[in-house]
Amino acid sequence: MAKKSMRKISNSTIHRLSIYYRALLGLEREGYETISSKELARREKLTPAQVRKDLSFFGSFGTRGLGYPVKELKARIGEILGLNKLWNVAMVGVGNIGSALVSYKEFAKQGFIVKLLFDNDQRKIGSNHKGIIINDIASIKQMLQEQEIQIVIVTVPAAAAQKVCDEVVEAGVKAIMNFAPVSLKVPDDVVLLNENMSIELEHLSFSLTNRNMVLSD
Amino acid sequence: MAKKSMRKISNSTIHRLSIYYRALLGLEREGYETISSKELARREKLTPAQVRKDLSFFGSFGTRGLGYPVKELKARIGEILGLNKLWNVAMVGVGNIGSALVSYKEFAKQGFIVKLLFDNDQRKIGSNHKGIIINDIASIKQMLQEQEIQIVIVTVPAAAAQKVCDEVVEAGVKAIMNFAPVSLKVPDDVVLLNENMSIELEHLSFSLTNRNMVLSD
DNA sequence: TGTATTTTGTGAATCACTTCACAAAAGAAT
DNA sequence: ATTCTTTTGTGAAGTGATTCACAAAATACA
Repeated sequence: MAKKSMRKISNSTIHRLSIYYRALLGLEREGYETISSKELARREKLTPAQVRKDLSFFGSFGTRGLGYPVKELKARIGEILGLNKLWNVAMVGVGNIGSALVSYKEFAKQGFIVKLLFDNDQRKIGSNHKGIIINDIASIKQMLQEQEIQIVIVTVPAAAAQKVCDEVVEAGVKAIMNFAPVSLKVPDDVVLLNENMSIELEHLSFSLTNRNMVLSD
Repeated sequence: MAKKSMRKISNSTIHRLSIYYRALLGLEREGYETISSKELARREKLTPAQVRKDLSFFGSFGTRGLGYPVKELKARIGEILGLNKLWNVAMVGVGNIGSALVSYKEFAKQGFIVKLLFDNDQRKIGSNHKGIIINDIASIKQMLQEQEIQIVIVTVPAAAAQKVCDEVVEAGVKAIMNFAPVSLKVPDDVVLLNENMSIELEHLSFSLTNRNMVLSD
């Protein structure tokens, strides 16, 4: 799978690949056969050079004078992002957010299949939530392994998050998405992604509070 | 409010301010009076130099040889982030995610008050959702203005998002948090924050798919 | 009081990311 | 066929963010 000389790919580039992927889905629907870096950049408010640099990391699929073939490019980016695979996902904590994510249609569309739910609330355990039984968190390690879960989404309260995280890591899971507002410690070989909505809102709050400053020197 | 020579503050710095703020809340609870950049960095997996650089943008509140006073620093960062104010928030789209966010306790704690809900589903309009009446999206412009809403959270389907966004902008709102998986166009003076969970999950998917490559040259 | 230790605050150096700019390749037009 | 136009792919330049490294300031302790 390795490509050419292989420099480090930045997180921003990976993030933009997802953006390109979505744009290409739209372009395909609109009937485009090819798309230039210029037009793709315009639509996503980026620069053409950046689009080309990003794509060039993974080889050269463009045609000079014409642009990129929409279908092929979409397929290739999907492959790079691992969207051609199915991923087994478990969710720990079936509260407001966890519950909402279970029914989030976009996830299933991209190949993220929620296979297991866990909670520690005796009233929830055993009950059926949108077709999935809620399991006792006590059995998490065994079940994650049995069902070959690759990604775990943590939506438990902050105080419980590190303990859950440790158990998940112990079960051998290598990718965790954390919604708890606390910074978790994981070994180097585990990918941890923090999704903290308060932090994002605080960014808005900062921007509104400091609309004047922000620049100059 | 302007501070000293005032260089540009990067988004990463603002993001880390939120992280420091949370860490300081914890430190205060644990009874710390002061904290060094070294220890703060260790806890949040950053470097001491970065902590000091970030904080130095806003003045110097540390004491050499001792560190930063926890209480004061927390208060100061809160002020910088605008957390001492209350923000009026409206939410458009009361589906799975919108509904979950309404009851997300963290928001209220940080001073984000959900004042209005909107939807276009006749079955939902007029009903009471967790103590808040759901309004017809048709009346959005007027109501946003009447209630002096400063922040709008958009959780409608992708296809409807740009239209909603335009109306919100027209109502004079300057901060939008978008959960729809589509890139919205807003004027320069409006802060737009995209919170796209599929993109985040795709990042995990990428990492799992490409654990080997990632570096060297 | 003096010396050793800690830790800040910050220019300078380094590293990372983005944009520029242009040769090369392909298509379109005449 | 030849010329003109478009657009890629990519080194080089430029910009921005992080880390280094050290003087200065404060404490701790003898």
